[in-house]
Parts: sequence; C-alpha cells; structure tokens
Amino acid sequence: MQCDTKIKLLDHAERLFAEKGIRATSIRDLASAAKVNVAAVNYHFGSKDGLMTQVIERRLVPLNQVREERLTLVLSIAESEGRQPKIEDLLRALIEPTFEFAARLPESQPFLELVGRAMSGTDAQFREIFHRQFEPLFQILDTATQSALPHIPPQELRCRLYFAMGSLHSAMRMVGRKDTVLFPTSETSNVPVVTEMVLNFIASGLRAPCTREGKA
Amino acid sequence: MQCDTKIKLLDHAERLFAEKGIRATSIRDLASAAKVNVAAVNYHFGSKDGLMTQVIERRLVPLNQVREERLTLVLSIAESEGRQPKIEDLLRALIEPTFEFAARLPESQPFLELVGRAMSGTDAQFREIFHRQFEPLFQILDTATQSALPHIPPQELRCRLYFAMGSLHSAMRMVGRKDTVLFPTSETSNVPVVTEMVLNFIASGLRAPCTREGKA
DNA sequence: GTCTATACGATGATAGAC
DNA sequence: GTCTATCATCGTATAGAC
Repeated sequence: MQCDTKIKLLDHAERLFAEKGIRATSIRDLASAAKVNVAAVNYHFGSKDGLMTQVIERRLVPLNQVREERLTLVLSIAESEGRQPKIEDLLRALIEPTFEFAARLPESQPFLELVGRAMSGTDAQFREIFHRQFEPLFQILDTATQSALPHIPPQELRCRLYFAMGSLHSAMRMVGRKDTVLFPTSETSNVPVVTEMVLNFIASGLRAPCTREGKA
Repeated sequence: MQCDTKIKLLDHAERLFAEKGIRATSIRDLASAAKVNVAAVNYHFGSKDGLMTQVIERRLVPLNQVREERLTLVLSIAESEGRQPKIEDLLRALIEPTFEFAARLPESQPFLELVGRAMSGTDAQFREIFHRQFEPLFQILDTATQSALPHIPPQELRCRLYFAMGSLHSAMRMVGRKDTVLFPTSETSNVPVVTEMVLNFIASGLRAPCTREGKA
C-alpha cells in the first residue's frame, strides 16, 4: 500500500502538532515517531508547510462539507414551509458537526484543539486556509442569518459572525481539556455539554439588540 | 542611550510578526530591518522565544493592569452602593482598555492583531503567557460575573468567559482590517464601532438562559 | 555594558542512487 | 517509492572590540 507512509505521517503530525505546537515539532522528530525516512515528508507533501496544510484540510474539508449540507437542508426546509430559517437551526448546522465526530472518537479531540488554534494563530498560511475553506460557507451563513434576523444591520451581523467563530474556536480548544478549572467533577466526556453551551452563547449574542452609536 | 537597539528590535519584530507571522520572520530578516547585528536578539532577549514573549508582554502587561484597575473600581463602586456589579460595567472594564490605545494610536493596531492571534495560536509558549497574565484577571472576572449573574451555574459561566475571550480576540484581529467585507463604506476608524459591537455581543451571550442538559 | 564578527549544530529542503 | 548524502538557512553561542 503506497499510502501507508502518507497516512502515518498525517496521523503522527496531527498528534505532535497538537501536543507540542507546530513550530516545536521538527521533521526529524516526526520522521522518528512515524518510523519513516526524513525525506518522506518532502516527497509526499512538498514541504513542512504542505504537510501542515494537509493535516488541517484533511479534517476541515469534510467537516465544512457536512456543515454546508446541513445548512442547505435547514434553508430548504424553511423555504418549503414558507417561513424564515430559525437562527438556532442555522447555528446547529454549523456547530454540531464540529463536535460530533469528536464525541464518537475521543482520540480525535486533539485535532479539534489544533484546528481551533491554527485558524486563529499567527501563521499567515493558516489564515489563507481559513479564508479559502470558509468563504462559501460564510456566504451562505451571512445571507441566512440576515433572513433569520432581519432587524440587525447586515454589517453588524457579519461582525457578529466573526465573533461567533472566535467563540466556536475557543470551544474547540476546550473540549480536550480535563482540567479542574472548567469541569471539576465530570468524568464523562464534556463534548455534548460544550456543544450546547457554545450554541447557546452564540445564539444569544447574535440575537442581541442592535448596537447604538452612542454607548448604552 | 543603551536601550535604542532593544526598542528598535521590539518595534520591528512587532510589525514583522504581525505582517508575515512569527514563524516566517527570521532573526536575520529582523536584524536587517532594524539595522542591527544578528547577535543583538540573543544578547538582549536570550532567544527568539524570549523576544516573542517580550513583544507580547510589553503591551499585554500594562493592558491587563488597566483592565484590573478598572475592574476593581467597578466592584468597589457597586459595593459602596450596596448592590451587585452590572455585567455591562464589568465587560466594559475588560474590553474598552483593549481598544482605547489602538484608537489613539492607529499605528499600534497591528499589535492588537498580533496579540489576538498569538493568544489563540498553536505555540505552547503563548498559551503559557496567556495563562500567566490572565490568571489574576480571570479570578476577579469569575467571581464578579457570578455576583452579577447569580442564576447561571458557575461552571457554565466560566465556560462562557472563555467563549467571550474568543470573541474578544476575534475583534482584536478585526480592527486593523480595512477590507470591504466588514466595513464597506466607513472611512473613519472602525475601532469605536467594533468595541461597542463586541461588548454588546458578549454581554448578550453571558446573559443567555442556562443551557439545558437535553437539547432545546 | 553594549555591540560585532564569526563559528557551531540543527533544521527544512533537494538531488540522485537504488 | 524509498533511501543517503548534501545544501542553504536557521537559531544560537562565544570571543573580543568598543
């Protein structure tokens, strides 16, 4: 199987990047962990940047596909019933897929943290991935939320969507944590709890009354 | 003046890190831009990590001091009037200082973007800075918001504070942008507008009804 | 103390044999 | 596809000039 090395590299890179950070993980460290040759990374991915991109996109592309499908479904149902979509349904289509596979596969939770960090980090390369992967999704969300909340100026609603993405990324960074600050007593997975809490938080933020020019 | 080199390095590093990302900025690039020797970074900061830390903390430490002072003031006023603090006042103490100096000094806006990114990024080192610098502030906020919103379970409120920080960091990454997506017509600074909008968003999110165990 | 020139080991990347 | 050898560049350390 020719893909074995490639997949091993992606798996180990995902884990090491999430644990130690991307900058602190060298290609030689990774090659040792995956038990492959040091040149394999450059052969399969062209560069370390190429590897990082594929580590992210391997998860992010199918995730955004599911998000888009569920968004489209919510919109078509609303249209067939001759009403505007509900904001909670739109947000559920965006947020639930994020955590669903993490709930099924606890070992994939480090990836959630990695994506949540990479999408907000300093590397210009990841900003590009974020914009490329989220542009179509964002267009749909932007239009849909305007329909759901017509009393909010489109410009402010668009800003709130960015705030919401910040909250969602915070939640993604949070799910792997078992520390005592956030979940002192829980022994079960906190994924379903975090999902509902962030959904609740964002929905309330998006519904807020319009911001006045002069302060409150 | 013996600090000239140090300050030049901090200034240029801040700008280059915000523009190209930290990983993509080499010490030699930085030394060329600042017109100093390559060894100057290691002499003044010990390492590139040390430089990055000081670039962030140079702004973050005084910012958090102002935040803490204003938080304490809000709490003492509320206590002297024999009432609980208002959540909007608490948030204003947290958020307004973030953008105030950016509004006065437009050239410092790239720094806001840098901090907003670094605090959420993949580098484990910055996570440490974030926790070290925010721990006392977070303790105050945690207690104060519990007083302001006693009907929300402390555990959920703590999570919401993390979501709020994600939104705030999103806003910080946003203020420097002059693109057409968010601010199509504005020619003036968008800083005051963003400040009020994110405050409004977060306040509404924190006030949300408690999340049920079973979904809505 | 402050700064410079220079050298060292490790890193990401590449070329060519197998 | 995989490997070894090699390269330019990176972050870092040191010795010494001012």
